[in-house]
Amino acid sequence: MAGAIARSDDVRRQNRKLVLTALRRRGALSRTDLTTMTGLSASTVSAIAAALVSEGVLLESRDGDVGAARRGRPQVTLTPNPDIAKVGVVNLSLNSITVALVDYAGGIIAEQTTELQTWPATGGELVAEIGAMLRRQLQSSAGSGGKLMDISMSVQGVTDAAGEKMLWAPIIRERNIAFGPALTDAFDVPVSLANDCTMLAEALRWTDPGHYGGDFAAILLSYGIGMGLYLKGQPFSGSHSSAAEFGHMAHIPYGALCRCGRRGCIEAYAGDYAIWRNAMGMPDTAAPAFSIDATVFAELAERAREAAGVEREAFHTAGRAIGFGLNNLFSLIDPVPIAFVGPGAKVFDLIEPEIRNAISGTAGWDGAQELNIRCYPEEHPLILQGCAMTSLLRLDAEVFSGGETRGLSQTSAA
Amino acid sequence: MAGAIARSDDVRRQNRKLVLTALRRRGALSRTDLTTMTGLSASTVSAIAAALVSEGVLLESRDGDVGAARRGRPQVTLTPNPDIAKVGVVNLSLNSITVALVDYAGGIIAEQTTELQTWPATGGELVAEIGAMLRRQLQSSAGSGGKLMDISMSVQGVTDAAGEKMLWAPIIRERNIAFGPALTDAFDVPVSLANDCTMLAEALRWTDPGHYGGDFAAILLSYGIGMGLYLKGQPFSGSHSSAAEFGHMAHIPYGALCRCGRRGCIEAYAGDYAIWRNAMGMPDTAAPAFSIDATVFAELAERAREAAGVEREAFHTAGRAIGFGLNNLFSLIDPVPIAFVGPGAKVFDLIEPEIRNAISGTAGWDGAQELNIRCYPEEHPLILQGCAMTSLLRLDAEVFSGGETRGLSQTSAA
DNA sequence: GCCTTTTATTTCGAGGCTCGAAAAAAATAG
DNA sequence: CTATTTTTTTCGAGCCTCGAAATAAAAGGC
Repeated sequence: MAGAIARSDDVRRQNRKLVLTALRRRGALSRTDLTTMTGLSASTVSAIAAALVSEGVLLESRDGDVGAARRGRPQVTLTPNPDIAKVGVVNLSLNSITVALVDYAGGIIAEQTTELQTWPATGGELVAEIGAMLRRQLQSSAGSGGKLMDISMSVQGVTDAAGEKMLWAPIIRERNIAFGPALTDAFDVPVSLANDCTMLAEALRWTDPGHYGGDFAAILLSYGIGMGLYLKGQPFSGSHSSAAEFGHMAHIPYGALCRCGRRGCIEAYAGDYAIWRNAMGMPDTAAPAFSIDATVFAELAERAREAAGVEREAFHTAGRAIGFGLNNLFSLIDPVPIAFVGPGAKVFDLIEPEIRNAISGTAGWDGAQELNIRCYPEEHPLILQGCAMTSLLRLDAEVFSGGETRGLSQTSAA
Repeated sequence: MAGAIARSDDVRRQNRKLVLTALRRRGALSRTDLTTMTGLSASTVSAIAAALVSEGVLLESRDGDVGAARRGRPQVTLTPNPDIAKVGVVNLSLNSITVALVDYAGGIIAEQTTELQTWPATGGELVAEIGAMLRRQLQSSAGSGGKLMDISMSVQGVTDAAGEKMLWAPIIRERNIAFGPALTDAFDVPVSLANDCTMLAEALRWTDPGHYGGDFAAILLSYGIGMGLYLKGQPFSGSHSSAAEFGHMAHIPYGALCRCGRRGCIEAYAGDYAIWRNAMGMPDTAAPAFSIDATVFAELAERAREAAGVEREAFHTAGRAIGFGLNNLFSLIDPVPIAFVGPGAKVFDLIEPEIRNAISGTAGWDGAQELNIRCYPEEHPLILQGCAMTSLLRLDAEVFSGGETRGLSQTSAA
């Protein structure tokens, strides 16, 4: 019975959201630009803009472009008011926590990374550290700008579908850590917790909407193998968890030992520890190494590039696993553009041939599809950007589209 | 950047849709029932109902329940007017075409099945036959009821995402048959073409919304292995094709020969031809048999049940392939309820142990998930019902609600 | 310097929609 | 025949958006 009843309010909300979304994408637009971009009438844009300006969500800047002195009344440029709100951004990766503060216009106010051992840490310790970092940033920027209004946190692990708990992560011993509620308690703002690959995908979609506008997958080849999936422009998540566990699809039944404890997962062939294990000539049932040093991994790649041998073979094995995984993925959701992100993207040349080999013959039923892959070696900036966009878009869509300043009842918050 | 702008119209459309949907689910409701079910105010329901009655979409029946002579003004029951429209239903399976005519209230006006050789048939011949069958049914029911307003057709094969063309099917040599446009030309109504498994899923969702309301998969174990997938209450399809080709996920890299020409697909182990091939002791690279007789297949099952041997082993192999496929599926979309439909559901006892075996250890990250499978041996009634519901719901949502719904639905694209 | 042209934005009334309150309708109970 | 109960409709208020007209603010032309 999926059906929300529609009121006059909803119309206004939807159209305000339209205006705010257009403005966020372009940064600065006049009312006239907004009418053409949104399709709304000039009068409606005028009314909405007036309300948003009076609420302090948008700023008017009268000067406009200096060079373009055209005839007629000059346009007034509207921009998001950076000082109306701040959002917090948190990323938890292997042995590091990054926290940043971003203003409503998307400007970075503060950013800091702390190194610590994540595996033995408890959820409480991590929350405390994150809280301390964020509080420090808030204090040193206390004079300027608005209140903290939203937090987005990403973790290298599996989260629940509600965006509250981290169910499991390869980087921490403890399970079921409720980061969301804990941070909400501490800062009294909405918190959304997500898998880092989802944030990766969000960032890519934001930076290149033309290419990543509809269906696509961002695959993080790093300490583990994760995936962020967008379908029809919406982030995909399962009914219980963040799902999209590309790395733990079965490649070879009863095959190599994976860090998750099962056998034959793609990650058990294509994860950094798996490549290392194979390159060392160890049996594929050997216990996965906890962490592979970046320089060690780079040396492996160098030797693989120089001459044929176990190293090259290990990368080929990885490519084959990924290729078959993509094959399976494409069987289910059709071929989509793929973004490889992280350290694995730096060795794409070594794995690409076997990926293509494994995937040839899939090609979709209309035959016209071809493999579409792009590589992005640096994952951390993208993850942070994805978190920031998640929070900002949430503010746009759910807070500033809702007309808080009016005194009407706010009972219908579902 | 598909920003849907919202107008006052869209509110009305959304709420009319709400009323029609509630009515279709329950068959007959008073205005009072509708206010409680939809959450709309009594005045709004009154206005919408009055409009729908005056348009002839709904019928008022004053009598009501005979036994329940309660105090107060009696409720007037509203029902869909069967005579406001008819929809056509077409199913194309191996060597058979079924065509039916359904009225707006869901009553079956006519139904007919024609046997013919599908493999050598051309698209043109099939369209001609379907057209003739449907035209005959329309003529013999010409006196009563409304015009034909929509057609839903399902095929045992891959369709495009737009619901117009059949890209490929194992039952027909010809490819890229544009059934949709052809039938639209012939009958001048919208036609939606879909994979039969999608229709299966639609029917299941309709008959048991409690169990199949959110995410679930209907898997057809028959001449091939197909899947219809619902995610968050919406039918899933890929960007180009109907996708969800469960049967053609890779089970064993470079493994058994599949009818699709590739190797190692799940279907190449679990399709009826694969089970037969294994039970006969043939090499798994032997060319797939075109069709397996139902009685032959039943005998195989009987022998497998009686004693251990190649037959039983063949079913176990099938179960293992399906189990690993589900495992992969669940890695991507979380564990969901599964419905097995068709002949394979009759031998579920033979394949179940290996399915459970292959899947154990998946269990989701919160550990609480368990395998949830139901079986439905007869696929054809479900497929027809799914087609009928597809057309009727389309009429409800897009025609009798007053045109295309634009904004306001929960899906926001950017 | 003043009037015209051009472009941007606001104002105003019309029309649509939902909602709450009150009225009307249609039955039973006494 | 009147009171009570329940269902449904009517009516006015409040929000929206939209189109047309009015207003605002610049450059151009003479």
